[in-house]
Amino acid sequence: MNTPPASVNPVQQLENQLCFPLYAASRMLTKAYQPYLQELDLTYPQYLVLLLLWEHDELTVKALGEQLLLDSGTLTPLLKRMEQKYWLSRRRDPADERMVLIRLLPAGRALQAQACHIPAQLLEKLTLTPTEFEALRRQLQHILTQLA
Amino acid sequence: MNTPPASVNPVQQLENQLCFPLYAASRMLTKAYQPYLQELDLTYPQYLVLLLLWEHDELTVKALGEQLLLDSGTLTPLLKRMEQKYWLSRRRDPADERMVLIRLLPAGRALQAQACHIPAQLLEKLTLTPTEFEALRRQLQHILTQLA
DNA sequence: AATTATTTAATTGCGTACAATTAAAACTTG
DNA sequence: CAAGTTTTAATTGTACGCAATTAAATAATT
Repeated sequence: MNTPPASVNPVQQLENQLCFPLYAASRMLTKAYQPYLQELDLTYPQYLVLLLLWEHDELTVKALGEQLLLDSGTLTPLLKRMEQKYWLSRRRDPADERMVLIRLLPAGRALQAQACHIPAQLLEKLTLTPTEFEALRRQLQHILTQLA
Repeated sequence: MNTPPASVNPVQQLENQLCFPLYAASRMLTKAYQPYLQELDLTYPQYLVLLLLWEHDELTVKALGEQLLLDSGTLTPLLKRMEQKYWLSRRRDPADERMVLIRLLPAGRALQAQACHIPAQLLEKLTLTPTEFEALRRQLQHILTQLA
């Protein structure tokens, strides 16, 4: 009665889209990280930055942006907040003053040990078999390749 | 040399996580909607609200929030912006003044026809077979069920 | 070498997200 | 029915996310 039949277009229904489950699942997964990250005074994107720095110790803003698919408009203020907490340092590359080098500091390194159990704890909440996990990761990677 | 071997924990590598591909794919997909939504002066979450209103014509803020997994802190200002564009109206339910009824207005209904080709165009960009599409949607739904 | 083009971050402005609090209305219960 | 509880939105404050612009440094080209 509210909705004339002609207007119910199946492809326009929320549940038939891919976009909404992706959008919602992403937010819910981020929220699921919250209790663990909160203990470390970290936000989720800050955690992603640390994942990269734990691997590489020093990266340019550009390199971080390429890996995380984020631009300086997002990264610059985020990195400044992380700098204020002494997790990392920001300085211009002397060899090329355009670039800013982000270097992991001891306090940032110290977070690694505290965070090392987070992935397993999250994985547990998802109740995915290793096969499902891999399939999902592969599909998401495919989407990323198509869109990025 | 920058990274001592002991510190390279495979589960802490970005590419081995599920979280990052999900987070990035969601953002990239939203960005892929942008050119289409921009023509309609819509943002992505506003489009999601309209998807629901096109189906139901009138919904409470609470119902919208339950479907979209968003709270009033996000929805209230978003809906006010949509109200300013005469796409919807906001009014208290006379029968229960706690609730706010969101009703689709003609201008909001008019957007439906203009938006009806968006899902197919996006789907094309993803180059997923129907089987893959369904599998992915099911997996994301599983995650949502586990986390929401 | 001087001019132009490109690269890199920072800045600005807007719109989400979301935790936490507030406030009003409706419900429950003694 | 009065007091306390619950429900619903709104508000407040912080942190992204991103388009668009700006500014500085470097590279490329004449």
